[in-house]
Amino acid sequence: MPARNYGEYCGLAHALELVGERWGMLVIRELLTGPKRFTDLSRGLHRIPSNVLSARLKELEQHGVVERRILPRPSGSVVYALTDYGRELDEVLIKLAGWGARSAGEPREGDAVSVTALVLGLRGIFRPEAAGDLQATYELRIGDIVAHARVAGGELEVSEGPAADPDLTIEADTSLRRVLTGGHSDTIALTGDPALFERFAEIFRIEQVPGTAVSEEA
Amino acid sequence: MPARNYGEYCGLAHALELVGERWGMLVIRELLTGPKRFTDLSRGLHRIPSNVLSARLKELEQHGVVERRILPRPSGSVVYALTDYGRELDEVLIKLAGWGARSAGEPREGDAVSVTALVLGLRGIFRPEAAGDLQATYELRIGDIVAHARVAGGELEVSEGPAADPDLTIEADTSLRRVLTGGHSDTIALTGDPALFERFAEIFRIEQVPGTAVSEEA
DNA sequence: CTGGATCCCTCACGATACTG
DNA sequence: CAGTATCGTGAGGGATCCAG
Repeated sequence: MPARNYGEYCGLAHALELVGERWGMLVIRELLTGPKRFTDLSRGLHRIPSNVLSARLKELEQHGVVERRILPRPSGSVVYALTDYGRELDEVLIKLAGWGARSAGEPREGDAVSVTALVLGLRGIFRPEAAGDLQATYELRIGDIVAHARVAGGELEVSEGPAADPDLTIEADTSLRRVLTGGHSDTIALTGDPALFERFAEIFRIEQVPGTAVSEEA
Repeated sequence: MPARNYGEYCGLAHALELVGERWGMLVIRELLTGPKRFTDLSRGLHRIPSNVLSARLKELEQHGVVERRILPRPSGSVVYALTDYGRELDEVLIKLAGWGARSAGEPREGDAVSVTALVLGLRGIFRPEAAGDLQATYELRIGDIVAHARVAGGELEVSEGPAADPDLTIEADTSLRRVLTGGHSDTIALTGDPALFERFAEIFRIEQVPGTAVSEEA
């Protein structure tokens, strides 16, 4: 029982039938950083009902985007992973995340921020032309989530978890975004070479879309 | 009243709140080729209920993705157009369309194919590395829809409608896709330089994803 | 004829509870 | 831990109707 169908012979329509259902792309976002168990996915997408997660995983599996794997003994537990085909969505989701970040504004009451959101976000707003030949490793800590980014040769690599040997550790809350849009924050703690923070703010600068700052009601 | 919200502070989640509702991205697909009237949109997305189209347009407008314009006298009619911000989705939708095309298979009974779907599809599966320094203009006719593609300097430009001076006109049905995946069709009529068709099939080659040919039931 | 608004029905989603 | 079962609600689907 595949997704409802748009009645169009169109690559985009077909793509949306595969991954365009509600929560679909967010499940894929979680899996972009590696295989995850059902419970991990539940935690990463803390508002997703378990039956919806279950349904999405089944559909995505049927559509060849996600694979269900059973880990070798003794754990024997189940993990979900992207297929090669599913992993090809990486670039699309990064660009979409970058696009969305430009109009996101401040977090709303009760918004959660997950590691994978942070990882995808950084990749989405990365500006290679601003990185130049900088070579540095950043560790980011927002609340209790941790990720690290290595910039080198105009390329970026971001992963979950702490860095082995960071040049700069940035401990912040979501007001970090304000800095990236050209604003200011004084709740950010730096450990390491503080000069690297200015580079960070250039490399991950967000061009806020006008008129989309916070509220959306007319 | 914005779209339902995911409760996550994440660029991707926010993007999906803006354009991720059902039909949302397809409406944007229609507008990528220029401003359209309500009725044109209805025709391009022939299965969309008018109330849903109406709702999407309102939301997209509220979110700063689409603009509602009233044409100057004497027509005085209403058109919808992408904002600058909305137009930035171009690249994302092209990539997503290309991704979807790889697993699309043959059209189902009753599937429509619209001009904008063809335009986006061609752009999505374009392979610059296969174009080399070829310089050529193709005109495509599938059923009663017409588009043209100009390839030059490794770049591609596709538009609706006939070409002014095509080097090759390809008149086909949806079996054209079979050729692009390495198969064969004998319902394609060529007018112009037939040698250019081989180049066409390379430049727009589709790497079919295994196991996704036609059916999806296990 | 365009540009929608309205009504009703159905099913996907969302919340919660429960099981192997 | 890894999901399934149940059930209420509201968004989507389809048809029709109405104003400019």
